Amino acid sequence: MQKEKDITIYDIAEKLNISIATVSRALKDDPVVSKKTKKKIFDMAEELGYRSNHFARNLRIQQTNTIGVLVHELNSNFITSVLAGIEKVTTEAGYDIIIAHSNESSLKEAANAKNLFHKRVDGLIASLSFDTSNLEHFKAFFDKNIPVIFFDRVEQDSESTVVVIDNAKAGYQATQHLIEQGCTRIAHVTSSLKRNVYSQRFKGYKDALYDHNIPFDESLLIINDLSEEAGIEAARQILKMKRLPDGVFITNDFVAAVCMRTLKEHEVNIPEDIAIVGFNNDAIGKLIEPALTTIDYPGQDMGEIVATNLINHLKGVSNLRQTNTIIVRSDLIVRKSSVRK
Amino acid sequence: MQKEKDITIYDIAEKLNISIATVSRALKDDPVVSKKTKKKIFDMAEELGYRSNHFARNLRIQQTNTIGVLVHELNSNFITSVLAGIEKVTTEAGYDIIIAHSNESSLKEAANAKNLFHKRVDGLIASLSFDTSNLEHFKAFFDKNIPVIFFDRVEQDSESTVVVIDNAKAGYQATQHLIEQGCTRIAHVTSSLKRNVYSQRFKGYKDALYDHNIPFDESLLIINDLSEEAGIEAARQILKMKRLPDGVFITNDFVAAVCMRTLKEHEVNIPEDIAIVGFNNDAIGKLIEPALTTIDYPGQDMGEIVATNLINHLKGVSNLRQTNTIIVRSDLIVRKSSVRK
DNA sequence: ATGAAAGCGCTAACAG
DNA sequence: CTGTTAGCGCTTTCAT
Repeated sequence: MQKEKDITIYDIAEKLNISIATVSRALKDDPVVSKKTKKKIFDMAEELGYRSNHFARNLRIQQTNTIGVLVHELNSNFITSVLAGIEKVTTEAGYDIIIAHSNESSLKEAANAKNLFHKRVDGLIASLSFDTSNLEHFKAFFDKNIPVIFFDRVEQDSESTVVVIDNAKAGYQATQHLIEQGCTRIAHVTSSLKRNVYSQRFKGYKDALYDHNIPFDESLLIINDLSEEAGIEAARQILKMKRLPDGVFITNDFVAAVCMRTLKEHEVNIPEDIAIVGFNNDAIGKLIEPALTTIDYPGQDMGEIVATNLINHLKGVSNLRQTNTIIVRSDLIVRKSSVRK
Repeated sequence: MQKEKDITIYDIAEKLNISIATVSRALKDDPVVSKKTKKKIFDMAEELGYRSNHFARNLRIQQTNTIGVLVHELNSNFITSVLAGIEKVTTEAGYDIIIAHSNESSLKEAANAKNLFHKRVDGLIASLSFDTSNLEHFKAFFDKNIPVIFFDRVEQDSESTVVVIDNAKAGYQATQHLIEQGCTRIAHVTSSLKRNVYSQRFKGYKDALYDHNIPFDESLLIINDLSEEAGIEAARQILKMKRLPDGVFITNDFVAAVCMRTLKEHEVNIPEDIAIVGFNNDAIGKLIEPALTTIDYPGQDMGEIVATNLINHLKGVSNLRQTNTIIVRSDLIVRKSSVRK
């Protein structure tokens, strides 16, 4: 267990008989140091296996060049694309990122936020967990003026900058598409309406119905979480309805896939009996049968936009307080699960 | 952008007219400090909004209480379960973790390793990326005696401790199962045989064939990466064979799902014409049709085992150099894609 | 172009 | 039970 002693700039300075100040300068390529001594120093650092001490450095300069990323889950296409976008931008800008995931628990989210706060990230990017209902646990960041940007899963009426898609519009499109396919009795399977994404999609659903003179029927609204069980349960509830719906708009591809499977097990033909539209454009949608119509979310773009905005703010190029909401485009992707004409 | 000045133990000490040493002790709940002063200190810390400075602390005590986790991807059931297992154990033991993913690029893996090294993690847990062919980029860890444990994707002949399933056995089981279903011409779709998991599964495949007197036919071996394109291409190659195989063992569920879809599009009946076995037990396997027979990997257990071993080593309870290879159980899960009897 | 020295916030002897 | 003090390794002002 005993580790070898670490090499410091003192060791390099001593070996070369120069001051630590010069070594420090040379190591960050300060033009004030002569080419010759710089080379000597680099060579010696290499030879000795020197690694700079982040802690000493951060302690001294009081910033970490690190951005925290707080997400509610890890295993979805969408989130990994967002992460890829964030990484692309942060890497180019010379920032490190620390990824923490809350596994859809607001408790864990709070713990992670605290942890990232203590790790002194320069800024935070977050997508709220399923059951987070307030921003209390980000207060420390706000108080210390550490910038926080939320994406996708956000708190609607907060003061913070948020990057989202137009969920209401997407919900409207999805529903309208079903109506255009001849559906008149459209169920809606979704999650907690306290969470912006779901409430907005629900709004879009209702608006589309209204605009096409279809009365909203509360008994067609099914709310649950995003588990496999939820998909099965949704199918059961649909099957129990006195009159079967002829279309279902489900706000999550995985739940849609599970629900579809269960419906099919009960001899329901898709899309003939029931047309289905999902949400997210997960890989799964192209593999199940029939392939799932869904809403595509540009994860990578969203990640890049979020990161770019945060970094610009950090660098003082722009100010986040000016831009409050950034809306990213989203598209309906039509596949077989909903096409009846 | 200007942040408020941070509160330090000096501020607390000054306000309370006591020494910083006492404050420091109280803050880590040292029993030597009287209850009364402790309370005063906690209250004042709270009031002032004190947060301890990790950097100063780490700089001083020369360890971070942080474990680095380096994985090749994020969006698979398997990896997220492993992560859950690791988190469970590390949280209980009071360690932080930093997750970095290499996105199947050995270049990125090397960069991440370097970064974690500079962040001075106390130990490292890693699963190698697809094209990593040596452990050169972990040398810094080995040299400094920082423990590294590999899981799943490992380098076979390294000196390091590894936690794996018995891939050869699993490959044998999968193949044997196909043989038992009456298959006699079994194709094998897999990835780079340089990577332990694939070479071992391939070995199991060949051994099973041999034991059942089926000669190994090189033309039935298809090697590619793990992309969607790879699945489609595999199906194309299969369809082009002069004599169609009657069974396929594919070492990845996603690729298997894509391959199956393509085969079905070409009027191949599964499992009647071709029986299929995948690997990993991803969620997708239960949603496609027919449901996919696969090998289940206990991700969570694996994560817990890896983390427990690393932490025990770190605490000096055990020594990693003694345990070289830990094998975790895996099981064949039979579903419709392979059942012909 | 280089060096001396102060100090970032914290912990841990050591001394009382 | 509490205080004094010496660093941990680095950056940066101020001299030279």
